[in-house]
Amino acid sequence: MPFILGKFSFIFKEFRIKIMRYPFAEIEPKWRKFWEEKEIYKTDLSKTENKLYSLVMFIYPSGAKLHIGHWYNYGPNDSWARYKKLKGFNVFEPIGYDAFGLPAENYAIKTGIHPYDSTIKNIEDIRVQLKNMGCMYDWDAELMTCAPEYYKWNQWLFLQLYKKGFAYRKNAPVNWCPNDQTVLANEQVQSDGTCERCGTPVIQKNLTQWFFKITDYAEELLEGLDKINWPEKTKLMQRNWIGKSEGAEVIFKTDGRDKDIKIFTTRPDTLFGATYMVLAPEHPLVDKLIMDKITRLLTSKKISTKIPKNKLNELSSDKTFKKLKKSFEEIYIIYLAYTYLPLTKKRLSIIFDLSGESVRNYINKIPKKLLLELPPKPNYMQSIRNNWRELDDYSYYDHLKIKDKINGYKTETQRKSEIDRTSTVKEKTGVNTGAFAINPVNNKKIPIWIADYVLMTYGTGAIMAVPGQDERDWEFAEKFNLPIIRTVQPPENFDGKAFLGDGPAINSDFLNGLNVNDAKQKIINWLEDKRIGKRKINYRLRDWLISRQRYWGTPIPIIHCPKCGEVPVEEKDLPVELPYDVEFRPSGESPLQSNKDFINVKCPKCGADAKRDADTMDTFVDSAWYYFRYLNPEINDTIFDKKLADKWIPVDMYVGGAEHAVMHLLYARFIHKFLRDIGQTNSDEPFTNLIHQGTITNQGNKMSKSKNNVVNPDDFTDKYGSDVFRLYLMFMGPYDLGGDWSDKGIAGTDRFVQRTYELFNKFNDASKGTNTKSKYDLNSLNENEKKLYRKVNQTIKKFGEEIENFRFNTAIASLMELLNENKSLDECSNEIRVYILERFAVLLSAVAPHLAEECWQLLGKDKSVFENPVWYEEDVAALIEDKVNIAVQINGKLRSTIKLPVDADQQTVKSAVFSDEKVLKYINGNKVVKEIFVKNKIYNVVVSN
RNA sequence: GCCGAAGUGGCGGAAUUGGUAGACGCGCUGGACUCAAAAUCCAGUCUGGCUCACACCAGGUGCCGGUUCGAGUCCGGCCUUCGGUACCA
Repeated sequence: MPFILGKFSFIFKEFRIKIMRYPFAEIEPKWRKFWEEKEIYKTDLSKTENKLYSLVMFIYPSGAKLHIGHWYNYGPNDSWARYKKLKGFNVFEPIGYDAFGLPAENYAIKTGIHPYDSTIKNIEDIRVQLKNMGCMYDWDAELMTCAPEYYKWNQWLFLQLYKKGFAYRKNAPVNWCPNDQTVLANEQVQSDGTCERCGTPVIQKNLTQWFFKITDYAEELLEGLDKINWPEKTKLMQRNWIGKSEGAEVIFKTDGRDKDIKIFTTRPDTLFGATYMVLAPEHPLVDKLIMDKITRLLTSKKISTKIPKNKLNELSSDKTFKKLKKSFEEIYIIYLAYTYLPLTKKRLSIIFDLSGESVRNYINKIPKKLLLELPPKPNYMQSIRNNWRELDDYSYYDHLKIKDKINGYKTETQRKSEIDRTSTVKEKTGVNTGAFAINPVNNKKIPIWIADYVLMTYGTGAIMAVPGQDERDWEFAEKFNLPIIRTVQPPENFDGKAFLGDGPAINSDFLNGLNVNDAKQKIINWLEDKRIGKRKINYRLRDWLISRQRYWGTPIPIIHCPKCGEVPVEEKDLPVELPYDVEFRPSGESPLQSNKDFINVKCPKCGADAKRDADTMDTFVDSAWYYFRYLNPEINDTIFDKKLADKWIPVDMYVGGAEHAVMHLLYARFIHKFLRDIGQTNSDEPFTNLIHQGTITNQGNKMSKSKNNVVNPDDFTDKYGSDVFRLYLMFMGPYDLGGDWSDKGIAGTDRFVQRTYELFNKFNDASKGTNTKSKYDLNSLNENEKKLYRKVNQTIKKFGEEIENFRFNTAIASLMELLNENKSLDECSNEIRVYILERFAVLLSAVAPHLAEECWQLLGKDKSVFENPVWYEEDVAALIEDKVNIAVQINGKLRSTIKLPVDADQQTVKSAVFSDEKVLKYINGNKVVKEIFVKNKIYNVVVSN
């Protein structure tokens, strides 16, 4: 067993023990084997008293093995969990693999190795690494998301969402990566507009996509944050992401038309300052407003007034008219213009936007019989003729120009990525539509513009612009010479542009003098009275886009039938298995399209030839509920074991990277609440406590395979063993701060381990036949014993508090201090020595489990630490020292320290202070003005001359 | 731009409610052991001044100012770095 290094000349009996290094390569596997054989980490889930579910974010096997970041996540968290186990908790600590996703597929595209094969192989390698870490994982609970037994339940979940209307399809502009040939979520597009995974610039593309309706839970997701113990930073990020804002919806009438424009504003109090309106370029009203302008010039009077109301309704609802996709009014004008006016077909087609279709064809589709019943009256025709002349002179061309301009601007906007479009540094752009709206508070006409700074995806896609109180509007108004009216009085010294602060309302009629909040309330009530507006809450949160045009994911359990439309796969037919044979190289369409056996199915409803949905789900669906599944990954007739879940969920401690602060952690909360609402779970939130480990960088850069700067943990575990490596990672600094990787200090933790091992070797079998008491009377101990007895008890207290709060660096420092003091163990009785060593070993077992088990055994214990977890509570009496150092200050400056019995009263301290030479030097000749005494801490004398 | 976090020796980092700044570790310097090296052990290590030395004195926690007997910690104003976010009406 002794392990001899170096040359033969070192083989001396005495020397042997002294230089024997800690043989981690023998001892670590020995204990891992022991733990596994004794099934120490198999959690008895039926025992729920003192239950503790300790979870780490499962592994995303991205083609690479474990890196330092994984170790930094998992090692310290396991130490916390071990500490809890020692304290008597029934700890459940599972691990698994988030095995679907892009990296495996990208790897396949590059190498030709099938994602399934590479993932399975990779998991096998990772499992070996994980086992070598020596965490308390319950391997019976291991799961991987790419197994049909798992993703079947993603599909089940999808169907439940679908049934409730929470899964739906819509056509939406999405981020498209031309390189990966896939849709990206907003969160996957980096700030410079490139793809998170490959760095290619992202473009916009319209596709029909599946969404989960997370927005229905917006309010609850927001409120729930108050009930969970998460880092404030993370909660704030979620709050911002949800982006609740309170305000009002206000209806603006358009000038001379029936079209109303609905806007959302958080500042209804500034309505009097609305000097123009802006619509998002994609706003459906944009086209109508331009058309209206032209048709209005064609006919100065409303045609509808010429036609009896009942007739108009009848005609408008006629099927043939509906097919023509224009209003009856417009059709009638086209008909009249074509029939009675000398207009060329081309002109008409431009005016009425009949792209590609000749006007004659169009006219032919109009059921003349109906129209002929409504012959235009002569004077009406005259009015059209007059207007047409006017139109022909100038306006017609102007408006065609505007229409071109607007259409040009619209295409330009579509081409821009979301990032370009919303970049705040960019100068404002926009086009005047020539149409006007009426400000409802003062009936003033205000121009309607379109501009890309207004987004169709937020609010109503239209705003009232109040340049006086909004920076963006101010900037826009300045550029396009639009009027600016202040409606809040800025303070006198205000020299900025838009004023966003509070102040009395001005230029606002009945609101004048009110502060912002009061004005808001008053105007909202006014709007509600007049039925032209109402109180409204808006959220920034958008629905969760879950479809991916990718292979390596969960197939969406929907069949598209030409007759029945979308048909959900029946639950009994789940899982829809992901076929092995596909062409996963990018082709622009979903790879699953290439497997005809998969794609072609019979419609479950009518039996007709139908096609499966070829998209797969976002992997965030997999990770949104996996913590339920761990409790019983084998269960096959339900998504998870509800009985166990009701007792074990919520997760007590969840540890993972801050990069998941919004997406994963918000989606998981959403799915949890949904599962609750369909009766699957009884809790509101998935994770009670959350902690983020910091990021370990390499020379200031994030470690990544592409940068080729990944530090391999195996290099260190091979050289020092996994305990030393774990200790070092924990000792580096505050856990949530992370830091730049450097192996400079690892020698320090290695030395600590060596010296600890040496110490226990020196007192081999010390506990055999020795029984220690749980407490000793300090007076019965000699000076040296007393010192160590105090130290060990103080360490127990300190160490516990630090580990409890994930402050591993200071916890380990306290153990190092204890070890340093233990140099004088020789001068203790064996009983006290054992008392100290057994406590030291137990503390150590949380942070260096292999080593501690070995030390515990060396001490002569029969059962291993984790076989029979113990925790020694500190002896409170030993925490207090006999004597304390009291700092003596003169005018707040330290001048001396004096050692006095603990809790000495002011009189005692004072007399000591005033007999201290160093102090007297400063006091002599000066007047003592004041004396401040803090028990056991300081004595401060304030003097003046 | 906005939101958040952090700036402490040569380095990683410690410092209860404001109460002896620099715990613990690395590195470095000197010494012991050794033929020598490695390993290990012992001592020292914030900066400057003065001293043979012990001691002592002055300064010191990103910068400027304030509150206080006393500020790394609290307040006001900046600077830098790192995260998050990107016109959300």
